[in-house]
Amino acid sequence: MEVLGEIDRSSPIPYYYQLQEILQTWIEENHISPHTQIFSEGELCERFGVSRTVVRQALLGLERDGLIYRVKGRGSFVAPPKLRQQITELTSFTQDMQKRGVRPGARVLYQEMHPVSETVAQRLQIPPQTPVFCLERVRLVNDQPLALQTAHLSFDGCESLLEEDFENQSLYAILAARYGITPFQAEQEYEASIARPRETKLLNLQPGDPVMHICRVTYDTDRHPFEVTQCVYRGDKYRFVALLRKA
Amino acid sequence: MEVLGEIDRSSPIPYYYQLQEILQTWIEENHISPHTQIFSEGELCERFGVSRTVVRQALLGLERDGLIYRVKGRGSFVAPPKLRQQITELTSFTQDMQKRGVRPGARVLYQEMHPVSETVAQRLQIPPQTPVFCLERVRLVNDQPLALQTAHLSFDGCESLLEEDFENQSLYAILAARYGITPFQAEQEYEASIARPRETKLLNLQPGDPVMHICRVTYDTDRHPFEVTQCVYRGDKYRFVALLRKA
DNA sequence: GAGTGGTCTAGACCACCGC
DNA sequence: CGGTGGTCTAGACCACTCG
Repeated sequence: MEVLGEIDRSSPIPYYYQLQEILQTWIEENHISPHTQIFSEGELCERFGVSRTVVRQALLGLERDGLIYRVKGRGSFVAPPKLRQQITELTSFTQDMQKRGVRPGARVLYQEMHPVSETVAQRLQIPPQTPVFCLERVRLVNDQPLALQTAHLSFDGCESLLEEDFENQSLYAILAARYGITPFQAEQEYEASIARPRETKLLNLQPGDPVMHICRVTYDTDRHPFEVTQCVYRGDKYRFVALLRKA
Repeated sequence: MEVLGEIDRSSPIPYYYQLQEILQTWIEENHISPHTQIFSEGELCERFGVSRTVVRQALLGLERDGLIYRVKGRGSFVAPPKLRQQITELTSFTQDMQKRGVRPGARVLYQEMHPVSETVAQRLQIPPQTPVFCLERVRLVNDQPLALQTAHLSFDGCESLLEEDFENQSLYAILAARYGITPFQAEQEYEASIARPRETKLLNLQPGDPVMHICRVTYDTDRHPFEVTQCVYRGDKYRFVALLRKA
């Protein structure tokens, strides 16, 4: 229970991050019970031969991830597992579904450049009518339709996305590999609604069935928006989980 | 533009927090343009006569709140305003509505102790059939019904909630003032659905109208769940906004 | 090369908690 | 009272970006 490994002083990975991972695997592999007190900052300094700054940075990371919580004057404690999972994290449809343990897929309906609408242009912070890359797909899980997804992308050289295959590849994976674009954060709006005729057909729904509308604006690491996505999910098969924290 | 105020060395408020607020009001009051570079860490150390630890802690706070972003080797920059607002923050219905600029209200339908159901008991981590305080309200904005809200509360002495007036007072305000209970974080699940007969009546809806179902489990500062709330919002009048971040 | 933020050290004092 | 986490100092070296 006490053997935890060591910090590799020759590694390019920062000490605090190595320590964070050591503690995370220690908590998870030993199934330490919720509300159990873990090592104090002082103990960790001594045990790993690092300064308190490093230890505190590691513990802050674990706290941010919901793995531990800290109480002034008492100590640090293992958080209940419910609070660990499902942190509101920026993911692609593909990653989201893989995390839920199902097999994602896609059927492309439309893949063209076209002039951007007023509302989307505003969200992308570009002039109206600018040509943007537009991709409409039916998203599948285990070969059943789950959502209708329309993405609008705007960045230098986005025309070359016309050549890509989006039935078998993740959009975000292509953006990262070929264009060096990494999504950093996103705003997402959720609204309950009723399926429109076209959606009932594409998603195998009945008229009047509920759907969840989701509109996302995605920003890169320089905080410039590069993507606006509009999604319609089947209401009976999709549930969104958020973790809210006190300010 | 350069006058920013000073850190009060005799105040009990930490330096880093004073500095964070000084910088925040400076950015907001001067309407500094997005992507403008702000002072470097070194400049701030000198200007305010504090160590770099304090400056970095203040800047980390501003970054967490979405007010600035930092790029290694380049500097710290003002973030675009869109990303500042609407951080996914744990709020009560009352606070939520006040932030949206409307007047919240409530009409109490049911306010009793009753044995807890199986599913709610599990979320509250208590034995089934335990008596819990149960409060059902129609929530109003500007005197129009917006949501049907059912709260289940479980903690020592929760029976005395029977005496409280929940038409004119916020539940969370009462919990904080009388019981020293502060919500710390919450899990929330969102699902699109169709109004049931009882809901159409209470919320002035037509059969078949869309609604948003929300189930919340709220945890206190010791990470123990004390409240489960089930909500049904009118789909046409409610939209949920989330901010997602890269892991 | 000069300036930036990222990491790290080795100390210090404090408020808070439980005993 | 001793132990805990919260705050703070005054340094240091590094990798990165830009001119």
